[in-house]
Amino acid sequence: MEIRIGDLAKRSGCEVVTIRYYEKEGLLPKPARSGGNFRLYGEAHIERLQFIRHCRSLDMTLSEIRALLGLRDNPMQDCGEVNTLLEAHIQQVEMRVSALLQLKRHLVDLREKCSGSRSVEACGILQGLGNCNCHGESATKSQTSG
Amino acid sequence: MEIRIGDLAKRSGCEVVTIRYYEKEGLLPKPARSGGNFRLYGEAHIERLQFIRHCRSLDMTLSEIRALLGLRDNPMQDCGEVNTLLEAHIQQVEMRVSALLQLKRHLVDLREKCSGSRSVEACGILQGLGNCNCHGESATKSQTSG
DNA sequence: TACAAACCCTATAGTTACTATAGAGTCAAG
DNA sequence: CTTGACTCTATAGTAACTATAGGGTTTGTA
Ligand SMILES: [Zn+2]
Ligand SMILES: [Zn+2]
Ligand SMILES: [Zn+2]
Ligand SMILES: [Zn+2]
Repeated sequence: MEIRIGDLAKRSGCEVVTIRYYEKEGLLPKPARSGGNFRLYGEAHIERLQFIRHCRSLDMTLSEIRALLGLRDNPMQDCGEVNTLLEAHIQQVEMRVSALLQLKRHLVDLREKCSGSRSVEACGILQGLGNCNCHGESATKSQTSG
Repeated sequence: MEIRIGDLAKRSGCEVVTIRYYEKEGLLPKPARSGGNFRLYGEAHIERLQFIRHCRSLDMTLSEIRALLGLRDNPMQDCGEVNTLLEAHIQQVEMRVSALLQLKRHLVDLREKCSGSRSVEACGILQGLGNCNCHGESATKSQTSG
């Protein structure tokens, strides 16, 4: 049961380059190699990669995932840290949602300001973007993910 | 009325390096220089930077902002594009919110799965992260911003 | 006038999680 | 034996900054 990187990619819905990237980042262990130097993966890799992708689909960062994998790798430990990590992640998501909702209210307000005046100079939207002093340092803090 | 970069930073709630970065990116025009080669800013710069920061606080990308500034810079144009741009941005935000809410439901489900079993091996959270095949390619697409 | 603190300058590398590219080797089918 | 699909490594690019190194300028004060 040894598959090549392309098959692993198909099974996990993950690009080939991304798999190599995870290896370089230490999330996936280095696999065996064929005579021609191709990577050869087994069951354990498949499962681990699915775990990683699942976590990514939940918008966890690689470092959060690294931490979870680390816990998973010594199964005798107490699982309290898993809970802590998950809880923290949920809170981040909640904060991000509420920031975005506030931001959306603001955008919708702004949209109302263009009464179809039709010249950029008179456009209430651009004026609104210049005038309003609603914000101290409130840019949404978001992560990159793909 | 010429101020230095540090004062501009204070007025706009924006870091000095970020101002220099905006200049390099062509969002802020190159300012005059003092004898000692310090940047000297005037009213127009202050207003323009506030505009930029306001847009950033609404999570617009620099390229969206560049487009808005471009429109603002020829005031005789029709403002239809401003509306289009804003509308598109609002939709992005909405999509991001609904993706995050779905993701949060998933995370909360997961949280329930740890019945306090206390050993990582038996933890329902980690198992849930391994088993579940809820997702094809559903990672939240988000932007970076600060 | 001398010195230090606070400010400013440029250039370069690092961040996150990838994506894209170049240039080359491997393998199976025809 | 050649074509095509696949794989390899190494490097650069993405977005919007942040951090660092190594210097110059201004300001206050002793
Ligand atoms: Zn308008
Ligand atoms: Zn505002
Ligand atoms: Zn548990
Ligand atoms: Zn799932």
